[in-house]
Amino acid sequence: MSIQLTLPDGSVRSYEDGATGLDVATSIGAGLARAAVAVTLDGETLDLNRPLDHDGALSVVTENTEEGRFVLRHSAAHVMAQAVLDLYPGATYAIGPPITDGFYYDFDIGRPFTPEDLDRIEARMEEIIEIDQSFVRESLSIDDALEMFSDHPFKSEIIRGVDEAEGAGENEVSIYRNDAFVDLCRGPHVPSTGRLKAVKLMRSAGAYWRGDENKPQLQRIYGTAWEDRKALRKYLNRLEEAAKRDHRKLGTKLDLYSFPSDLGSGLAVWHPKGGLLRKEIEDYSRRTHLANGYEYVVSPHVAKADLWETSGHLQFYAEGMYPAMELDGGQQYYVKPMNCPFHILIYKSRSRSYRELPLRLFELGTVYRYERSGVVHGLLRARGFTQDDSHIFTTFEQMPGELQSLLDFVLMVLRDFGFEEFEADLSTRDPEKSIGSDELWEVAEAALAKALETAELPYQMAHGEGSFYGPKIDIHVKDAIGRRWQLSTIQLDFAQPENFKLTYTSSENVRERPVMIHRALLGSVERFVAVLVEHYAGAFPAWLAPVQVTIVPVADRHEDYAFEVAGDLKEAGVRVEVDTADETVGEKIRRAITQKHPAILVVGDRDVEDRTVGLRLREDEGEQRGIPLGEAVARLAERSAPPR
RNA sequence: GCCGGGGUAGCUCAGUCCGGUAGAGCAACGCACUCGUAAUGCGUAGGUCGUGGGUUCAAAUCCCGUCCCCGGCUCCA
Repeated sequence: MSIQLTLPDGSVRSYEDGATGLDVATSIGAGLARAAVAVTLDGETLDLNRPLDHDGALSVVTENTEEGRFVLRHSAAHVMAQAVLDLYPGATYAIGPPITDGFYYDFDIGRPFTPEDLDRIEARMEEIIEIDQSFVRESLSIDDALEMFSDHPFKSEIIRGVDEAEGAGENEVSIYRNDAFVDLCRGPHVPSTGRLKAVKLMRSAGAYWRGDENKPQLQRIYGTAWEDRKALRKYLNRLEEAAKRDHRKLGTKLDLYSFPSDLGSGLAVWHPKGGLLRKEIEDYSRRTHLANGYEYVVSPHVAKADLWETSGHLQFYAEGMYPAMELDGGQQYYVKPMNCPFHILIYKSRSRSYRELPLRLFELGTVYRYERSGVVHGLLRARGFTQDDSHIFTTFEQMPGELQSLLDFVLMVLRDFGFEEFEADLSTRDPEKSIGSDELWEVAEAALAKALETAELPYQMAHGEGSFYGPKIDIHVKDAIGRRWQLSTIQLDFAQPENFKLTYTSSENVRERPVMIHRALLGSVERFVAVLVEHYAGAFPAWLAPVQVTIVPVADRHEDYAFEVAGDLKEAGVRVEVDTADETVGEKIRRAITQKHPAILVVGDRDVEDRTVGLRLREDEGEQRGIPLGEAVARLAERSAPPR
């Protein structure tokens, strides 16, 4: 008997029935066999030593692919659990999956792990890897499995819950054994522990069993595993690079903003340079909205409880709101967590005609949300923030076209700020936490999907992640080092027009209900600044840089000319600083570079005499001398102008 | 909110375990130097050790409360 395997290049090879993935890899090449960690047969991933028992499409999974690293990391998680159970008798273990960039395993040892524990565990793991134990797969009946894991309540729960991702099926479960250690697992694994060449434990943290805060809290250890030491080092460097870009650190270093503890958690103050950056972004936002058919409105920060009652926020969003203020003999007021009810009131301020629609009301609206104390994170997750918020009121018929042009607008804006890659999530109804009929939700979800497909924006479904009033699209950007950030959001809403009984008069002189679209393009100005800081590592494009040009006079006697140059630049609309500190030229250059200023002008004797400047641009290595003043001003003004 | 780790000068950090009235570098300020592309030299000043309470002859250090930050969980623009 033989089996026919189709390889990725289309060739068909014949093998003995029962040949393993390793046999196949070896027959193709020794190098491939060394790099192989698993195979996929008709899409199912299998261990290398698993006998192949049917014809199909086979590909070899190598350790330097994401899929291969998942196998390495899964095996590393087993070795970690093995080490923990060796070192801490009585420990029980829960689940330990591979994740992006690493793996974790959750344990209960009755106390938290200390850094010293992690060192010991890592050392023990090295020993297990050193002796190169084989991973052996077995199948067990449910009863045998329950017997085997009788001391491990979390494992028993997985088996009873038929959690297939963890290897528990309805009739049998699969386990992996290396030496005396056994874990419930679907696999696949590397053939033996010696294949783990670059493993490192990162940190420990508390984590709830099954991610449910009402369930016991376990101790999670995060680790990472790579195909070789070099890949591991590269990953650690990437983490270091990300830490250097941290917007909280750079915010201090570049003097943009701070989070005084006297203010309270999640609240920032903007220093002059950060204020300027913000203003540039806000000005851009207002300009482009006005140029794209939006109307600029303003609303207050607090409103009576009635308004939030009508909008449904008090019913569905109360835990995210600051508590009520009571005044005027019992009247309750709430600080706004969202801008929509205000824009609705503007809509309702008079009767509306179909001729006015779509009506696009835009506001840079500052909202306050009570975020749980453990979740605030710099500007990325604050308790007060300003949304570039708009509510579009359209007829049902206009909605698809409006969504389409809206997506184009979003992408234009994000590209203007230097983002190139986008992905979207389409979030659908959570039946537990939502209002409106099934039919409306279905129509709304379909309209959003259609818009995404037409715009050719890749998207994923996020089932049950919609807002309480409608489904939504969230748009993520990729930054300069490959991280994904959520910025824009587009939310459809059939519920609020109903709640507030919004109408317009149709061409047939009939009262119709409009559809509402909530949308924010930058998301919030705060979050957007944070993402920009991390994307550019503080070196903003010239149009956003708080200081666009630094002028360095070589000696005191050049200061008059330096200020004259600065005057010309200011007149041309350039933000400029003259560094008159009593320091050497080298030191002033260093300061300007450390502060990420996009351009430096140096002026000395020859420049004063010839009316020229020395120019050094951030993106260039050396400097250019003797550039005529007029030419330099024109060039710098052009570089410093916003995209539109 | 939960688990763990923290809060010492404007910034980055040492000192805390084993209580005995605070220390460095950078920044700031002063003086000298007047300099052509990533740190000139010397000097000066700066801290109720997050905050409130307790223990003690004595608290940055030990105990309790509280605020704030960090890493996760959960959640989210």
